Amino acid sequence: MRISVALDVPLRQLFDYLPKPGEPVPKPGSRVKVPFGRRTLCGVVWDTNPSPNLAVSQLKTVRENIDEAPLFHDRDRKLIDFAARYYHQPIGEVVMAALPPLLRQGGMVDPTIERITITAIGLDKLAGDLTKRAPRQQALLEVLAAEQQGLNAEALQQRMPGWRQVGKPLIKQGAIHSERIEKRERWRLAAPRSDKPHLSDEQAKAVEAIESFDDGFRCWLLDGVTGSGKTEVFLRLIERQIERNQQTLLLVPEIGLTPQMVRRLEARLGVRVALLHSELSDLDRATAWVAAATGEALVVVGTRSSVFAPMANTGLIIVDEEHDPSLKQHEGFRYHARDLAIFRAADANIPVILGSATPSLETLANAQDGKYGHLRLTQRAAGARPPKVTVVDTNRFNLQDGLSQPVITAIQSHLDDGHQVLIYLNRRGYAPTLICTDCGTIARCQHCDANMTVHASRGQLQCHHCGARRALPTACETCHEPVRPLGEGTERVEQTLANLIPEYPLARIDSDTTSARGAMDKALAAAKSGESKLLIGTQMLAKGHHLPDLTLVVILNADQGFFASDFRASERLAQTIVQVSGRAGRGQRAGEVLIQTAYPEHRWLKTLVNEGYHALAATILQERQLAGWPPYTAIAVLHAASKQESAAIEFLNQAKATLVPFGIHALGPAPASMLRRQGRYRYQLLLTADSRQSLQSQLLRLTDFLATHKPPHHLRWSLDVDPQSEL
DNA sequence: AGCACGCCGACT
DNA sequence: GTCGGCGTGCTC
Repeated sequence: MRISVALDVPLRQLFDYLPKPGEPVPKPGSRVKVPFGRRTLCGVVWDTNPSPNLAVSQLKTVRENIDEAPLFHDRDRKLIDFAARYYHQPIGEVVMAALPPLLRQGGMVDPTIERITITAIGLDKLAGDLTKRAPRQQALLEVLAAEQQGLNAEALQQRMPGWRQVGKPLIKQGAIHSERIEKRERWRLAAPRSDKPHLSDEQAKAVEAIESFDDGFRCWLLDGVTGSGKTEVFLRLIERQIERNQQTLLLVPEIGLTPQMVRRLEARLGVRVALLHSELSDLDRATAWVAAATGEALVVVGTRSSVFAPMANTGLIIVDEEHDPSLKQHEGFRYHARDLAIFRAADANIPVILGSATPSLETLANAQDGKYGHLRLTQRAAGARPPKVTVVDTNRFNLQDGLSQPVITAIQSHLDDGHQVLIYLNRRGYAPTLICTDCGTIARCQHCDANMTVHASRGQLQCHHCGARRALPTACETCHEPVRPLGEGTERVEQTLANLIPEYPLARIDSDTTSARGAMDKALAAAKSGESKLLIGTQMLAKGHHLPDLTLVVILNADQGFFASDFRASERLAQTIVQVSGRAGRGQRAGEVLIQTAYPEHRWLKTLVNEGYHALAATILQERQLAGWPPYTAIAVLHAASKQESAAIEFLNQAKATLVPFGIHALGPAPASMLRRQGRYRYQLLLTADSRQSLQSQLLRLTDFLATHKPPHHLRWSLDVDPQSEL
């Protein structure tokens, strides 16, 4: 008898062990501690009785069985196996990505809780009045006497810090009693809200279509303009799952998950939501994860990695904002949560719903082919009108720190009318460049092929690609003449507007102002309450937040997106513009959107503004078909980075040579869009195939080759299947 | 990835 | 004389 164990090492294989004698053989999906080289690792049993590839004498023995019951069900392991195979990632690394951090190193979620109660002896003692001799004991007994069920140690600690000192003699005397009892989380709350909003015809049709489809797996695209009430459709479907006692998995983008949103869900659904995202404490995350696995939590809401959360009894999967780039991990294990969610739903034979106002072109193509059910919500909720979009040509106006006069006038007027204004600028810091007024030298990063960004408030130059920082120079480093910041970031726009329109409270929301825990929620709360009138922000402000007083959205330098070499640039730009615009006028008053650009005639922009997202999407899809890009081809990128430029190129050439050019095309090695980053030269090989199958078979050749012909240690390589950026 | 082993340069 | 630089090899 032997077992195969998945370990957190970058090796594409399982490791076989002999089970611990005298103990039951651990089941697949449960954790064990095993000797590995000179260390002891925590791993997950993946298989029992694998076909032997080593002699028994070469096997080591399991040190310790951790879990009695498996953490992963068979279906969960199937998903992980699929992900490891599809993305060509070592199985152990995929397993670890699926586990919450607390459980990775062998930790446990304690299912018990310490409960303190007062005994009959204690009550007698209390009656005897200890106020003079032992006032602290008296106080403790009084607190406990007031609680019929006793108190949890944690709650007691809050009421009476340091109670343990006082309690010790009382426990000895038998006056109070401490015991560990089974923790019983309340996953069902009070009755759900009954005052549900009335469904529009389109919403009702969408709910009806999904509910009446009774054939198990089906992928649905819920394609609804901002404010059309996609969330209400989700809520109705989740309610139905709760009635059936089945679980729902809801995947959301990183930034859309706010405590307010969770509270709203809980109040409406009458169940506690198991939350899974990285800002949570390790214990909270692991507790929610276990509640999902056992089936106690009927609604599981989480970011990307929760697509792996084991669930006992899933009835529905929803991917909200399915176009959002944060659903694809672009470092280490590069998986796409939306695509894995679809695999998962197919395997469990349940529906999966992809929601977006700006569906990804992959999803749109699938919907058009009839592979997905396509449900459209074209009307905004009662009363709300689509925003009026105007393009402001910066060539026709003098700019004041990047702001044109029409933009400034519009901001002033909307604020004077008592509304809120959002300025979107996807560039943090004060200015993207620092230039010498005399010789024109631009401050560069020493480790990357990139300019340093000016951060005026911190008096620093920062590289946004490797994190390098240095003090803001007062003079040019080469000719000692004065330097000046060139271009605008959020910090500069904030400063300019604070001077120009000082009478309204202003808030800048970007990763510099919201890095502290909870700062983001605070800023959002101030925005939602209407306390902040003028909001300046990056990406994070563009997503899903409902700001009822907001009537004007200004998009500064949309131009950035026009010149990226990436074939997804047009799609991304359109999604961003539409998503940001969607923040305007979600209340009763019609919204206004100003797009400030030096290229008002750009065809992407014209199509988007005049004909809308779906028209632009259709033309981009045609171009993709002609050019042989996804979704009409399957692509993967092999990245290589090394301090020695030639090593990276040489490595990719070797990799290229192992491929059989049959149904697949290799382009490169080509320098990455930023050749040097963090001191390493980066090259890439682009693989384009006419089908996923031919791509996969070649990738298998590639990884087999790399496993046997190990590249030099200093060379870092990675494989990105279905890459979303950096092409 | 760790963690060892191993073979060459400046130091208490 | 040794401490430690990081190249290379192995992990059931």
